Amino acid sequence: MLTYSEENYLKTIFHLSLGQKKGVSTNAIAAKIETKASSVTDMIKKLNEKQLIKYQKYQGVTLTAEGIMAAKMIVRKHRLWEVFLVEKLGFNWDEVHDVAEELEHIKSEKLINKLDAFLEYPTQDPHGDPIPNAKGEIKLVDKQLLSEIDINTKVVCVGVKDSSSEFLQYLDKHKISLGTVIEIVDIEPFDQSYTIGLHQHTITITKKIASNLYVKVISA
Amino acid sequence: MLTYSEENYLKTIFHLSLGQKKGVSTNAIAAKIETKASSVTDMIKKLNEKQLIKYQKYQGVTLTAEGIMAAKMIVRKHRLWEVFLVEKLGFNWDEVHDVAEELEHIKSEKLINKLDAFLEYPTQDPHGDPIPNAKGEIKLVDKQLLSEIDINTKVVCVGVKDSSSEFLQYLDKHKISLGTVIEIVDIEPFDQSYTIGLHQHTITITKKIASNLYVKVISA
DNA sequence: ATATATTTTTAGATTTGTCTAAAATTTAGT
DNA sequence: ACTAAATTTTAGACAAATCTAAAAATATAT
Repeated sequence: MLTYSEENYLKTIFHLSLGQKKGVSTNAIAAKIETKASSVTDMIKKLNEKQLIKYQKYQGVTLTAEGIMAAKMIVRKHRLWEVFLVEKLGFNWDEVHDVAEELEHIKSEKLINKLDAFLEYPTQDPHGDPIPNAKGEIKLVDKQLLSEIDINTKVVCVGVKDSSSEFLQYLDKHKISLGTVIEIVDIEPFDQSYTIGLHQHTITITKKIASNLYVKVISA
Repeated sequence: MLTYSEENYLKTIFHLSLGQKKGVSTNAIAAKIETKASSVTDMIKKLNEKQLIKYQKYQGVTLTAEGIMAAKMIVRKHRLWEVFLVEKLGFNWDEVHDVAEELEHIKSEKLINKLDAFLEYPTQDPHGDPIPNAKGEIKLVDKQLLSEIDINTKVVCVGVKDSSSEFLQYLDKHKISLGTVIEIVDIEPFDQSYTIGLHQHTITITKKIASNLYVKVISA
């Protein structure tokens, strides 16, 4: 049985290892969990003992198969609860993260599988992130960052890279949500700001915004 | 902010104090929480510091107004989650207690009030126990133990005193649930066993069973 | 290549909640 | 009322998870 804290470390290592091939560094984990590197080293030793990660001093960590599955189950729970909060309880997509951080630690396989059925087996959470199924399988969706798309292309918004409430509220303010069709009207060479066409209006967004929006091309 | 453990103590003291006028004893708390009396004393000191209970050495504890409200909010959460598990996720009433014990500690007032609305403001949980509203008000329902009812009376089952899965499964086996009409056909003087009429059949139950079923009289 | 900077680990301390064993207090029996 | 029994508290220890400060290892820069 994993503790609350062990689960958080596994989840964090899982997320960090997606972006890279090498082991995840102590400092990277510490930054994400907002704790000290020395605390991370302590926990790394525990997870290593439990065979959930592979660890060599000073060389970072990687998850074992067992560790990956445990991490996926936590991610599964987190994202299913997010769907529940938005779809059933009427939370906005910028309000669900912190509550889901708590709910993801509830220990009951039956609960999570019944919740999954109740929600009709969603494959994505409210931010467009994939939900692992009960076997840990993740259905990857074809998506690109808006910042990688050429001018005069029509795309649909399918996810966000940054799911902080600040960014999500920015999107709300500009009426951008999952499913919103976006047309890239212009890209300013000087600062790479994007002028994009939405339903009724046209707005200009910074490179930073474009680098945090996942889209799928509809037509060139 | 209360810890998980502090919340469990408050809830336990709340439940134990309902049955009596005097302060709740250390041993009673220890028995319910399944811990040692010395651990209880330690926690009592913390809760006293936080002004959630009134405490005098060797004299047991009583909750302060603030402590009562905190306890009621935990009970509220526990029972609302139980309703959710049964009504929405299809759990049986004997399966929900342990999961609700975890869910009751999720910290979000918004969550619990939205859950309350989603469930359409239930006033009772799956075992017939009252659910405190957002203000902490509890709607007491008129009920008696089946063991207190006279012969030749028709009653309806409205709750259970013991909500252990063993007892609930016994009731399931005999097709007794909330709303079941029960007619007291006979009471054996020797062992106070009850012969009761249900929908189609008649069964005999022990005094112990009758002492754990809450009913409401329909007619004499 | 070597000095410097950064990262990581170790050592030792702290907090929370628990425990055992012993001491203090209260309760109950005669 | 006095003694025995039960309850409650205290004292000291421990495990989990964290921290600070210092030491060790690795990475970087010229």
